[in-house]
Amino acid sequence: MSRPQKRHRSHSDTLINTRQALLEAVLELISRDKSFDAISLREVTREVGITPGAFYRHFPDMNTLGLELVTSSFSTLRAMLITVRANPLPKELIIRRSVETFITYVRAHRRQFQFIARETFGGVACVRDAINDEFKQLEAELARDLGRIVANENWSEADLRMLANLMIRSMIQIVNQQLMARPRGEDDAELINLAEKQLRLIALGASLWQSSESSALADNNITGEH
Amino acid sequence: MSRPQKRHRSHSDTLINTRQALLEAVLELISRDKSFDAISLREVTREVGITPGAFYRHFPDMNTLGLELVTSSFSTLRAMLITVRANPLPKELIIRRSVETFITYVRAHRRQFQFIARETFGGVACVRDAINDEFKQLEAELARDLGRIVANENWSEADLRMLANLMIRSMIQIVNQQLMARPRGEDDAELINLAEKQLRLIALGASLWQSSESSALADNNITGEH
DNA sequence: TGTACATCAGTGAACGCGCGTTCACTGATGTAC
DNA sequence: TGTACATCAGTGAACGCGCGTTCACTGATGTAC
Repeated sequence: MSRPQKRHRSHSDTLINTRQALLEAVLELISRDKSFDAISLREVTREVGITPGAFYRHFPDMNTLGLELVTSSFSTLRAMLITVRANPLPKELIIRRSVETFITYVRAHRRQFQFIARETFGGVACVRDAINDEFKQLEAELARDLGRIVANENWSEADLRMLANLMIRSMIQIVNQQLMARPRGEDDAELINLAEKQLRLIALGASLWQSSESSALADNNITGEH
Repeated sequence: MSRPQKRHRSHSDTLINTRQALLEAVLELISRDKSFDAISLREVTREVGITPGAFYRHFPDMNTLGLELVTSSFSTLRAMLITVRANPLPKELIIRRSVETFITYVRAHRRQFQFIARETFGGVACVRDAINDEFKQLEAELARDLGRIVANENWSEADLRMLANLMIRSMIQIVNQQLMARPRGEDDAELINLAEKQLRLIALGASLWQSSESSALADNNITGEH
């Protein structure tokens, strides 16, 4: 009954499927503890089940494939942020619910987030730069959103970007720590709690930020002798 | 005058020098945009100027060398933290001065921090795990320090670890972003300011943390409509 | 001080292997008539 | 509906190359006498 599958499928079908399969093969190899840097073209085609030469029907080289992975991974991340923004929530729940949505999304797209985690500071300059640009853009968008929320207070552009950077990178850090950890018992609930606490502490700091422009208040409780 | 250097030096001299040179060769290759994963034993020996076989006089394999780089990089980081703690400062200056010391240290040990940045979520599991353990340890130490500072307030162990995690990872994130960026005009002053602001905002949030255990206050200013 | 010997970092040749890239080809599919 | 042809994803063989590891060796150094 189960015969060996045909090798020559419809042109457009093959193009779409194999191309996608190549992209996914790289994500798969990343999730099996390899740097993008250290993944060979032959490994990727072997994973997909085509000969090495066929790779060039879809991408001119591995770097081009890597850049496409950056784009698709970040459009996943953006889709998530749109989901978060689209559901306005009572303000006492917004942090909790946003973090929950985020963690759920990460679970569903684990390998894409692993790719971003590994290659944000990875060894391939063009991929690293592309990821960095995407993060910069996300931070600019969040800074704009935050600016609208605190429009009446006088936050500077630079401070809004600083806050957006802190929020996004903290959340990504928590996710990365968990994605890269040795398989341990840690479950989502613990992760959500940690992320929520950090974000809440940052929001708390932000709510007092302007009143402490002289920067003395901040030292008061955490570094003072009492 | 300048004759080709002797190939066979004193046993102990050679051992110390070549071993160190191998470690430094890897840092050098990392700083030239390679993942540890993608650095070959032959590249390393070529960089040092010995034959590939000679590598085995010093390390059984590349992973063992990598683990030693983790240990030495973190002892650099620890030395820095001891410097920070050894110089007690007036509380309104402690954040500023600590950040300045940190950034200066990073400049002086640029390649070690690049190694940590690249391999924290890199493709070699044993190196990644070793780095993660070192970070966990640093966070535990900082949590203990913070616990002493806020001894009179009732911070939970978990919250202290959460705060230490946020502080250390934020500082490392900022440094990583700068170490990995395309060579741009960014200078230290800008970097120090960003790090100082984020740390100050976190400290500000921490100073109010306990009073907001019901978690309503945090949302007030940053997400409320006013 | 002089000599014989042990140590051991480094040599250089060799091995089999997987790599990226090329190229003439095959054969299923879609299309024009 | 049937036939001839163009398209093009994938084949498989070939290439030169750098890889990790092994091994018998060399020769400078330190030490015992």
